[in-house]
Amino acid sequence: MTPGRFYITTPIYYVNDKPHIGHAYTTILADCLARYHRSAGDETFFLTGLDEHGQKVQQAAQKRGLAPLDHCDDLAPRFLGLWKKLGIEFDDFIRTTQERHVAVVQKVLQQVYDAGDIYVSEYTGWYSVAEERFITETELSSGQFRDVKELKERNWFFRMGKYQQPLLEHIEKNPDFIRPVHRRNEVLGFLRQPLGDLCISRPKARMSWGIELPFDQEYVTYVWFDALLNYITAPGFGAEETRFKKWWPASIHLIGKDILTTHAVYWPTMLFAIGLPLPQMIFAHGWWLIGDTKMSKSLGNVINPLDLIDEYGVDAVRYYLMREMILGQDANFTMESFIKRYNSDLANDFGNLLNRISGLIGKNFEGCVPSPGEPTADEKDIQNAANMLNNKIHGLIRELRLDEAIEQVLQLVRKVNKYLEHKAPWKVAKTDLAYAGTILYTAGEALRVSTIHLSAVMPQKTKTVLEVLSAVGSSPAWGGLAPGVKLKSHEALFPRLDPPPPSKC
RNA sequence: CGCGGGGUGGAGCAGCCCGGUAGCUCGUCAGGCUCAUAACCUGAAGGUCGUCAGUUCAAAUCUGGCCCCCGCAACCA
Repeated sequence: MTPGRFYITTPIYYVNDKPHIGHAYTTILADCLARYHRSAGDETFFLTGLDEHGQKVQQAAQKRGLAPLDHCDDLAPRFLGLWKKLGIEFDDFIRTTQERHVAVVQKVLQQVYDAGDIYVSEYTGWYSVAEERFITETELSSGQFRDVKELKERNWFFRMGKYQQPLLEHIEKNPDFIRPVHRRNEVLGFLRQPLGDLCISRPKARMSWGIELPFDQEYVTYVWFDALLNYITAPGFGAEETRFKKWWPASIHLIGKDILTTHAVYWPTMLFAIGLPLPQMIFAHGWWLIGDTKMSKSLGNVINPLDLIDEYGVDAVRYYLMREMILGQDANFTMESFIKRYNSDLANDFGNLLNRISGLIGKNFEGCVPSPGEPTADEKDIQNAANMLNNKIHGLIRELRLDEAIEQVLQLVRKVNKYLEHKAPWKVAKTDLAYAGTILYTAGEALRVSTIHLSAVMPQKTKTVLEVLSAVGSSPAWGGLAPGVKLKSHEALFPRLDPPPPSKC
């Protein structure tokens, strides 16, 4: 990753999907990473947006009796509203129907066409008259489609196969290009077989809601040369060269594992054809499964995690999603695990630590942060742990190990709880108030450092803690807590939740 | 033999590359403390690390076979 500069993207989401947990997860993850990099001093550009062209949008609009663009204008605020609710701080929100994007798509198509990498040919496939679309071999064999016939259609193709070898070499030379490793291997396996060319057009007669090919007015371009190009439109390709050069190539394309091939094969070959450098990393995360199949059947309902925001707050939801998804694997969402995680990590460990410290300082020091005296081995131990955390987190964030980064912070939080238990400042205060002050300063400072490290994941609650400590905007380096400041009063940070009702059998 | 990933105490994961007392979180049981959100702390029970064989003084960790689970398998038109 280029030092000092961080450009992260999410996929652009298809507008006839209602926003769901998958969209939310990817976007929150990108938001957390962007926040970490911003606070580490990197210049950061975080892009997300919407994919608004294509047949399904056209059909959805038709159903509602709307023009396609009106349909999109109507749905876009749903996504924006959700992002606001989730505390997403993106730098740009792109919609593929925007003027700037249409201009880039046509410019690129013309350029690649002029270079000879786009040609006309015939596509042969199974066409379902009832569905008004071509279907796959798999769909065909499912037998669920009526009126299927073999059809030939004139279309435009991109010479993707031409770039197979360069792509293969690039992946082999750059171990971090596709991650996690098993996804990289998957793509390498895929590329060991011959790579064909890519159909990139649709005749307007059949599908008109798209960007017109600059060299054939009877056709619009289809998906790849539209949606994927958003990643270069937003930083200013073809329009603001200085800005574009500053940001491209992207540091990370964050994607779900379902769109690995399009991002790890189609997109890089397109970039080869355009003559642009490839993104530095494509990271494919796993999926959220909503409950165990058997369980949800017996429970008879499926919980939408987004409903939890209203009930438990955005920070708890962000925390859960980031902590519970183990890197590169699928994760299972259950109410039980949500409440468990909330209670043990947020209420018992983190929130309760704040209460202990502020309570003790309130009782023994009239609510003012005491000055630390000479540290003993125990204080130094806490301080070292806090300082080591800085480096650990830094490394883990580079690896996108957000779940592990969070766990490391919680290890410190637990360590501080242990420390308090062993030192018992409530006892020490009766005989040695100065040392009790040292203990409480140490604990409070460790809490402050922990809070700073959690602030990318939980922007709201951590801000509350930092306000209590009068340490908003302080650095993660040890010593940011100012002796003498009066602690602000506060409510329980994460009130403990009742355990979930026992599952029915 | 299509390619790839994985099988570690009740649950979820780490360790495996660089062999040598099996670690973490949750749960369970017992105790402690009482500053705190019935929280926190300590201790205990529970695993022959899928299976068989091999290499080695020594294997969860290296090698090979087998069983099971999961991803991917090109124009998703």
